[in-house]
Amino acid sequence: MSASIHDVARVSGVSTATVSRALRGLPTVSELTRQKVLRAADSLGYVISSNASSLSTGRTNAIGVVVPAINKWFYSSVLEGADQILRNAGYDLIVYNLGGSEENRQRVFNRAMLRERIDAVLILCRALLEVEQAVIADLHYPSVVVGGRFDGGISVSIDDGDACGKAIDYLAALGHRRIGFIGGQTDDSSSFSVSRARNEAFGAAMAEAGLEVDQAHVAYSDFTIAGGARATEQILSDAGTGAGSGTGTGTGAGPGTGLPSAIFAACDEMAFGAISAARRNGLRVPEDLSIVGIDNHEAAEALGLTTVAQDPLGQGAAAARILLDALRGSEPKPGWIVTPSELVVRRSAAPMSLTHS
Amino acid sequence: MSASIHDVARVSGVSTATVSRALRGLPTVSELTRQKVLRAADSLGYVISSNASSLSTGRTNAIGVVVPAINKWFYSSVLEGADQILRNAGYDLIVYNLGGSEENRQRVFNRAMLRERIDAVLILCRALLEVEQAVIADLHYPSVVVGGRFDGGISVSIDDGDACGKAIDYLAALGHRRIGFIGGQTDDSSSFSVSRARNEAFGAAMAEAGLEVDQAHVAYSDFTIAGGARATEQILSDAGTGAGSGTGTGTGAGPGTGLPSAIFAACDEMAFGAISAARRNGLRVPEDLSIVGIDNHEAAEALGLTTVAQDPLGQGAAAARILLDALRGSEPKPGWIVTPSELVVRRSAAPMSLTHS
DNA sequence: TTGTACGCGTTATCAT
DNA sequence: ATGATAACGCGTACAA
Repeated sequence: MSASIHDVARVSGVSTATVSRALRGLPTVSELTRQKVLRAADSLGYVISSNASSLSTGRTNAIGVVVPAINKWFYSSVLEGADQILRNAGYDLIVYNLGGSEENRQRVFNRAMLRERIDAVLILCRALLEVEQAVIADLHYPSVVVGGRFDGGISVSIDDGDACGKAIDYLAALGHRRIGFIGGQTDDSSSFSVSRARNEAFGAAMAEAGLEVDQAHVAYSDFTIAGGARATEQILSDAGTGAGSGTGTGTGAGPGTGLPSAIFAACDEMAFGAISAARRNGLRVPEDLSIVGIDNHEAAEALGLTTVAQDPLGQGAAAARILLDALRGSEPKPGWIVTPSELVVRRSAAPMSLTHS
Repeated sequence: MSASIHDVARVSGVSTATVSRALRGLPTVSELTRQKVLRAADSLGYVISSNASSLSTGRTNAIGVVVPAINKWFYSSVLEGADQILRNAGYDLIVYNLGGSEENRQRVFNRAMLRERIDAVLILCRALLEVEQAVIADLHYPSVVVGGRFDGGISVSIDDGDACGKAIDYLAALGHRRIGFIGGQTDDSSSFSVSRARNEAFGAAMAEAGLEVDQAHVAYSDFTIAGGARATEQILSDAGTGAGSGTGTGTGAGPGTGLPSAIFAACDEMAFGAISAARRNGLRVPEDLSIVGIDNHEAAEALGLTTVAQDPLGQGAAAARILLDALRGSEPKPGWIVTPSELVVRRSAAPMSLTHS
């Protein structure tokens, strides 16, 4: 179809070996012939066949990225951050979308990732099954996990415990005592799970703040806007005696103990859903219900959401740099790279004294 | 490094040709030997080398996707929609991120896309330079453009004129006459440009509604939250005599004619920024300023944004299907495939009579 | 139904 | 500084 290295060789009057050298900028080519070759290649519209090149060198100049979904703010942001670095280093990005179905997830882990199409892999995950962790460990090329702490290899993420602590401490300082929580369902077959990490971190932070957790104020769903709305509705209907302004009966445990005065969401998307749900139930935010999230999603500012910010772009870039280093021969040590998180105060959480007095 | 087809052949006691046939499910293999081969492949952990395979067949089983940025709601949604279809058809996705710099943009169009790494390409774009359109036309494999009307080939998008009309008609029906607009800057070197299409569509829709456009109520920036905020600030400071409730002096043209009673944003991200900016200027939405967007971004509901919805997931899927058809041999005709848009009424726009009377 | 042998387009080795 | 040639791992005539 298109021109091959032989065509270029013929037109420029040298051997294919010389063409290859000239095009790759190797020093063992005279300036004159290099010019000839470049001109010929240009006039023929020649572009190297990455397949043939890969077959010969063993390198693909491509990096795989495993993502649970592309159209989620966190994942797409990490992707963007990683891509900026990798692109500049001359690598293409191949996206392996786990996309819901278990079947596809298996295909990615058992075949796609091993087809010799990539030189390294970035794994962007909220949870990893044991088998998947084993696959990663057996990979014969570098890998980095982004989004949570993964003790089996190199990982990049915020410290969930720390981030949750910041949110709870803030709410506690505002005077809230009945703090609810909406988080992700934890899949027991995953030993690696951000949902679980944050769920546990919530409990720990509450304990540290000297606050009791009312199970009627806790609900789980998935890390989406709709999920956050569902979980919030559940708390409002389970705990409240109806839609009111939260004139609960006390702070004791058990159902029907009144509404929480604040809800901490395990991610901003869930917090968005919580805001919608609160409004639908006639609750004003923050007058009747304070809400705090994690992420600092791009839409958080417009919504006035108080949240614990993290920097996915930076995490993607950091992970990409580690991969590049590894590809250059350094043998990075397994370990957890903690990236910073920071409380961003906006309008969705208010002092208890001003509102629930 | 890892097992090759020769290893499988040796272990299963047949030739490499038979292994190849068995693994691809060709009918000319006895069931017995197929089983032998599959077992051997399995025990060796054999996975086909996509490079060698591609080199031999000429097909890569990968599809390129050109995107201006990954971490934007619209683009990542189209990506997700396309990926679902392509993945099921056995194709990998290679992402070519144009990512800001002009230099990188050129690299993608002049080299990356031509490296024989992909069988077809999906081009996701808001604007295309003439040279880029030429590159696409010369491609020796199928291509589809998503996001705007591209007369040089096959494209999938909403009808911008129609979508803008729906927004303006709605605002007009609400009684608004001083309707402002925030849109994207138009790059004159692109004959293909969504920004321009929407900017022009705004003017046309206003004319059709019998409304005059006050240039002091129009501002351009980029399609981001920050861009929307900037553009809105500009209108508020240019047109208003200060931050007030819009007790302007009339509907005539010229600067300083008072604030618009409504702003139409060319995309939801800009609308988000407009909401923030309005709030910062002491304007309530919708009491003092009605706002309508285009997209139905995932966060639009939580914000109560009235908007003209489009379905990027569906657009990505539609484009992917066209590509698959083309790869199967059909010769799709160039043309514009219009996908539906629909007004979604929420709380960010209110009747003029209730608010500005 | 199965095996042999060549070709795909590069790179790397070894000469020259 | 350059050329000839053998890999790289697979698909596929063609032959058996």
